[in-house]
Amino acid sequence: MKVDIISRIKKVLQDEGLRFTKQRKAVWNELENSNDHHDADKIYENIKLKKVSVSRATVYRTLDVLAKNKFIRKLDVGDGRIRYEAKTSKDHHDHMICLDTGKIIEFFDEDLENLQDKIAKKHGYKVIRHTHQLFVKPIKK
Amino acid sequence: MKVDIISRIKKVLQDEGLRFTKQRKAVWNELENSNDHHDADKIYENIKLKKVSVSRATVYRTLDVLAKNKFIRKLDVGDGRIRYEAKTSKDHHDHMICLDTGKIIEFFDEDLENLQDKIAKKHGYKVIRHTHQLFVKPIKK
DNA sequence: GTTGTTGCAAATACTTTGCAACTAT
DNA sequence: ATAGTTGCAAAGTATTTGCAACAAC
Repeated sequence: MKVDIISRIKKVLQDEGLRFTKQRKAVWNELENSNDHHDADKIYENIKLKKVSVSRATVYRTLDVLAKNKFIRKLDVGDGRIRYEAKTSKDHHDHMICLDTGKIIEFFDEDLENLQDKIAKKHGYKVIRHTHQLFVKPIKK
Repeated sequence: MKVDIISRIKKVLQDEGLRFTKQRKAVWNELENSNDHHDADKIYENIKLKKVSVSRATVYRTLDVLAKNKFIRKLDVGDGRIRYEAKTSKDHHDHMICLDTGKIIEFFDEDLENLQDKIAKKHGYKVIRHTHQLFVKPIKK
């Protein structure tokens, strides 16, 4: 399966006249092989650790290319650093951020999605995209 | 009513050993008298226009003081600039941002709030706060 | 007079960009 | 050869901070 998505990316980029260089592949790998939501700098550091040559500029540019082509998703938690996540099979979801640990939990709720559409419609709009983040704390036993 | 909230602010700040200076009052006025959601720079510019002396530093510091004391709310739309809104009588609400015009519409939905709590609970968490933004487009007739 | 506040300019943090060297096709 | 890509360093943007002068109590 991993091979598949890599070739899909390669193809999509090539169709746009773009190349899937080792730097771009490295950025993608960081995102694909991690369940965490890293920021650009973390991704940069991780690639460096693997002795692949990159610059921050390239990381940012690559994240942009991947996001524009919908292979990754940006996550703005509101603390100044944008996190990224690979879009693999699992599709749309929102995030719950634990205020104690910083852990990011993904969730999806059909009713919630429908309710949003309903609310927007009531105001004469349709929802194009949304961000929904719950800042939470564990329920103590 | 306006007098009331101003004295409340004054009191709360004084209880903390802080002062409600003309700069701070000016910042508050900008927020209170506007239904729009301005960013720090806009607020700074508007105060300047009224020939009150301020600096950006003071605006930022004041916004911080007011936010910490819950008189205003920060709004992170994800475009790099943080917007602010006064908390007047109308309490919690979320935002709908029109992608065509940039207009920010406030909304509140009880069911939505409950649903969020339910979802968090299912994961063993309780919601402390949340951000929920719908990026929308008008339904064309 | 003590403590908080202001404004300036410099610093910060994250991200973007210009450009010359480089690389894939 | 041509067109895309990289890395560097510089620039950009929004915000924060150190500090000396100033204002409020």
